[in-house]
Order: sequence, then structure tokens, then C-alpha cells
Amino acid sequence: MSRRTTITQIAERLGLSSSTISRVVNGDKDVAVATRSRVLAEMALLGYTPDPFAQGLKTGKTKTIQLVVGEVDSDFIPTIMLGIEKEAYRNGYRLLLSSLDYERSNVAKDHLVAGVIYAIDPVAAVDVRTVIPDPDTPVVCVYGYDTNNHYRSIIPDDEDGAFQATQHLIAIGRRKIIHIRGNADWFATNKRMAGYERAMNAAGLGHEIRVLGGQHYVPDTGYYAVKRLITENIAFDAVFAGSDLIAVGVYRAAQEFGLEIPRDIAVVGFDDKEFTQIILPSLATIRMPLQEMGRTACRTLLDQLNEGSHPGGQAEPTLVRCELQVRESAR
Amino acid sequence: MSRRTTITQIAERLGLSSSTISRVVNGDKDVAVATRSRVLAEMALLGYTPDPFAQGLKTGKTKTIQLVVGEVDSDFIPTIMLGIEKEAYRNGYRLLLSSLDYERSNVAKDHLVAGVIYAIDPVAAVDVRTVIPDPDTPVVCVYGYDTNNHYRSIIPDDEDGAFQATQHLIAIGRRKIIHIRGNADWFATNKRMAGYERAMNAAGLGHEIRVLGGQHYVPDTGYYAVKRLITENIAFDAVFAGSDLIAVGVYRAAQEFGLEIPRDIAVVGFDDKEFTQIILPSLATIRMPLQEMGRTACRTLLDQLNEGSHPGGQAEPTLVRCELQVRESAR
DNA sequence: TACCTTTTCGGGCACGTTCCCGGGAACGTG
DNA sequence: CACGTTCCCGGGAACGTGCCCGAAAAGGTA
Repeated sequence: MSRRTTITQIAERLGLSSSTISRVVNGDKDVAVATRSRVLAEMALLGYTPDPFAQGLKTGKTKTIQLVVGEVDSDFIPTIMLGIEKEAYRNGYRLLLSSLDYERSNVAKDHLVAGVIYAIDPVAAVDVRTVIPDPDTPVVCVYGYDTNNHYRSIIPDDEDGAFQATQHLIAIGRRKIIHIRGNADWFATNKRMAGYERAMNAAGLGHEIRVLGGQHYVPDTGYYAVKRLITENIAFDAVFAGSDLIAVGVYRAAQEFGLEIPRDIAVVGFDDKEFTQIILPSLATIRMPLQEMGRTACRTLLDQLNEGSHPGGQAEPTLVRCELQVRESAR
Repeated sequence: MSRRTTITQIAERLGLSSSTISRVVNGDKDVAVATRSRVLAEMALLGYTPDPFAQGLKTGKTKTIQLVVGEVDSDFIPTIMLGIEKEAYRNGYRLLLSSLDYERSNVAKDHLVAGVIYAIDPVAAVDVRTVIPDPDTPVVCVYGYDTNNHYRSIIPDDEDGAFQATQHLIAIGRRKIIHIRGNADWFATNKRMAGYERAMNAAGLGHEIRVLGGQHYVPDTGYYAVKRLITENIAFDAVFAGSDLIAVGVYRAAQEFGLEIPRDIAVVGFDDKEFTQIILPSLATIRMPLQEMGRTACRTLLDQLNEGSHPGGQAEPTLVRCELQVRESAR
């Protein structure tokens, strides 16, 4: 139960005043180099670290950033969290974890935080302002985004990812490329479709553009889309699926109707879930740089904290580049 | 920049002293029912919440529990975290997140916490005491466990899970059941093998016990085990795999050698990963109650905090029951 | 030397809360 | 009525830190 060493202990051990110690802690320059090094040595000796409670109480500031997640076991959130965490601790910030439900019920509202990072599933892209306690604490959204563009957001470049996927299918010689999309009320769905169309047009395949699906991001969406293509006797040699789960539906339909992947149809998914390397043939897909997204989100927040400038106004979301993972299904 | 409402504001608005307000906040009984309700009403009106910094500074206690995870994007940790979080916030505790690396480098060490929960991958089952800052802060381990049994740990009942898996295979009429295990330097590997053997013996199939594998928990381990069985011409009609990944290897070998699942061989895995419902046929497996494990871990810690009693001495790990998920591969 | 500027440091109050202590009112009980 | 006991409540000091303000020391210039 040994009490922690305080600023005053160091002060009297060195015959100085607590103000002086405080100054070297905060890096003030109003202190002689000689005394500064003496203090630093004593601090290192006693293993002094400033009491965050006293600091927070006095300054009204804190080195804690609040991390609000939708569902912590949502697919990608954990990896994003890892990126955030590394960057935060590297800069001496602590991470307070809370999920959206509890944030809504104001349980965590009482704790003073320097800033907030929302790592929410984009499907639930809420108007963040309604759930922010203090209207002028800096906020950064990652993965999901603020629908009002009122806060900075870091989101994957879905459009470019889809472009890469389609371009790759073209590069391996496919021409009749189908896109099976997910539900349209999620903004990324349209982005991905746009990337698909841009790649097709760029290759002079505008007349081959064909989009199916539009239901939820589940295997069935892929399954029934392919089934419809076959029963309606529409020729195709590749599928760019809106997600890995949709691609799984394509696999099932292909197996049922005797189509071989990738010989008869090449498939590219989106998300790079774990099972893409488990299933046979392994699924080519678009990987989102989740950890890096978390890092830049935290970086962005820290910059806002240091500058003290809340960007405000309209801020376009920052897009981070996705990367194609070439695997057996599209080779 | 509106400052938060303080205890003194409420005091002077009501013509009381700050001590009285503090008493009702802390639920002290030395206050008249009339004044108590007056204060409570005023608190609700102004939306008062006690400043955790002032509280922490004064009492030396805090309602923050530190959550140390190995790798936050490790397979099961996120779901465990969810359980912990729900229980913590339900009891008014905040969650401070840190990963083992940063904990080791003492970055989070400066922040006073009420207790620590280690949610680490059991493979890395470290001697927890070496990384605990204050020797008498309560600690609970979940999923992994303290090898010295010095702290309470909540771990899945691997032995019983394996028993259930094997028993099920027996129940659907299989007799020549193979167990393919993972690497033996992980304690759960032996537990699962023990469960398998117990079920076999209980059914009078002791003479059919046959264990293969022993390498890492990857598909190849399952694949080569099955391959060996076939090349050595050993008959078998079911496999209890040490993990879902090993089971995937079994699938691959089965496909290669023309064995149909579950007709020729039934398969049960362990872990209940997402892909078990994606692959065909869907994989029967043992599910660990991750969220509940998190909840009980947090519950256990809170109990220690309330009682003030550090159990100390030898404390056997608390086992939580796993549950068989019957799916196509073993029906 | 006298005077002004710069550097360096200490005194002391405040942040919001808890907690000990003590005082007065109310309530019995003899 | 006197007394002790219980019940309520206020005063005030502390927790560890930051910061304003002023004072002393040091340095510079005429």
C-alpha cells in the first residue's frame, strides 16, 4: 500500500519548491538547466509519474481518449482498435472503452475526456452529434462516418477497392463481369458499384455492365443472383461480389450448377475475412487496412488536440487505400 | 465550455453544506429523508455527476478497471471484452484498455485502477505477477490463466467440451473415432484429449482410442493426420478435431481422397469460429461461452473489490461450460 | 555605482471531493 | 427537569497538481 511519490516529496528532498518541480514536469523553460537535470534525476530515481487525478482535477484536461464502439465483437472493430491503441499509448494517452449502448445511456458521460473516437459499424452511421456529451470536444469517426460531415472521418476507399477488384478480373482476361451488390441503404454499396462501373468503362466494357443483388450482405444474396443468371441463361465469366459473404453464396450456386471456380467463373470478394483463406478455392478479395485506419484516426484526433483547432465546417472524409489480395478464385 | 455542476453549487442553491450533498451522493444514512429527496431532485435537475478526478484524488480509489489484452484482435478476446464491458458499466465502472505490450512497458502503470482483468490468449499464459504494478490490486484472469493459481481465473471447460463432442459422435452411431490434437505445450490440448478418452471409455470404446496430430492448431495438422490414416489403411468413421482449423484440414483431406462428410466420416471441431457456418458442410463444433466468461470474470473482480478480500492462496480456476453446436458435419 | 531587464524560483490559492469532528436539535428515559 | 442518546448537518482540512504573482538573483548598460 505504498503511496506513490508526489511532487512535494521530490521538492523537499532537493530543497526546492513544488512549483519548480511542476515546471520541469510540464517542460516550462523558466528553470535553470542545472536544477532541471537534478530534478529529472530525482524523478527517475523515485520513479515519479504525475497523478492523473490531480492533473485532471486542476487543469480540467486529461490524457484520456474515449473509444466508442458499436459492438466490440463486430467484425473489423477489434483490429481498428489495435491501431488506435498503439498510437494512443505511444503518445501517452489512455484509452477509455465504451460501447455505443452505454454511451447512449450516459453512463460514461461523467468522465472527462480529451477527445472521442467513434469506431462504429457504418451501417449504423448515426448523427454523431446527438450522442456527444460536450459539443466542443474533438471527435473523429473511423470506419463509419458522420453523415453531416461535421467531424473528420477515416473510411476505406470503397470506390477504389472495387475498381481494383474489377480491374484485376479484366486483367486476367474476363470480360462478362457481374457485380452482385449488397443493400443500397448503406453508402459503401454505391461506392463499390461506382468503382466497378468505372473500371468497366475504362476498359471499354461499358456494355457488359450488369449489377444484381441489392439485398443484405449475406450468402443468399450471392446465391440467388447467380441462380437467376443461370436460369435466365445469361453468360458470365466473373463475379465481383460486394462482400466476402456474398461471394460465399456465389460459391454455393457454382457448386450446385457445376461451375468450377475459377475456370468457369472467377470471383473476387470484399472485406478479407478470415474464412477467405479457409474455403476452397481461396477467395480473392479486397483488404481494408484496418490497423492503419485506426492509427490515422487516432493521429488525426491528437493533431486536433494539439492544435486546439476544431476543424468544424465541412470536412471531407479521409479515404484510406484498400488492397487487392490475389488468391485462387481469381487467378 | 460550460463547466460541470459541482457539489457546492447544489449546496448553495439549496442552502445546505457541501458535506450533506456528499453524503447523499455516497448513500450515507446520516441525512433526513426530506433533505435527501430535495438534493436528489436538484441533482437530477442539473444533471450532476461526481467528478471522478476529484473523487480519485481524495479517496485514492477509482471506479476504473484495467483491461489488459494480449492482442486485441485475437480471435476470441473481443467477445470476451464485450461481456466484461457490459458487467463493468452496469456497476458504474469504467474500462481502461491496454494491451500487454504497453502494459509491460509501464505506460499505463501511472493510472490508478481498482483492479485488473487479464484477457490473454492462453498460449501466452504468463506469470501474471511479474507484470502487475501494485502487488495487492485484485487481479482476475479470463480465458488464459495464472500458471501459479495465485489469482482467480475463468477458463472454458475444455475437458467437458471434448467429452460432449465425443459423446455426440458416439450417439450418432460412430465407433471408430479419431482425435486429432494440437500442440501439447498448450494446457488445453491435454484437457481436450482427456475428455475424448473419458467419453470413449465411458462408452466401452477404450480399445478404439486413437490420437493423432500434436502439431500446431492449423489445417495442415488435420490434413496430414487424415492422410496418414488413409495411406496406412486404418479404418475410421469420425474425427474429433482439436480445433476448427484442424477440422478444416480434415475437410481438405476428405475431399482429396473422396470421402464424404458426414456420410463416410463425421467431424466435430472446437471453437465455433465464424467460418464453421460458412463452409460446406457446416461444421459441428464446441462453442465457448465467451461473453459469459467475460461477465463472470468482471463479476468475480467486483466481488473481490467489494469484499476487500483478496482470496490469495491457491484458487482453482473457475470452469465455464462449453456447448455443442450440432451441424451438418455430424448429424 | 546606479538602474533596468532577464532569469529563476517560492508562496499560496484553487480545482471538487471526502471525511473527521463537533455542535445543536430532537427524542426518549429516569 | 436533567440527562444521555440518536439524528442531522456544517466547518474545515486535506488529496496532488497548476498557475498566477511577486521577489530575489543574475546579468547588462550607461
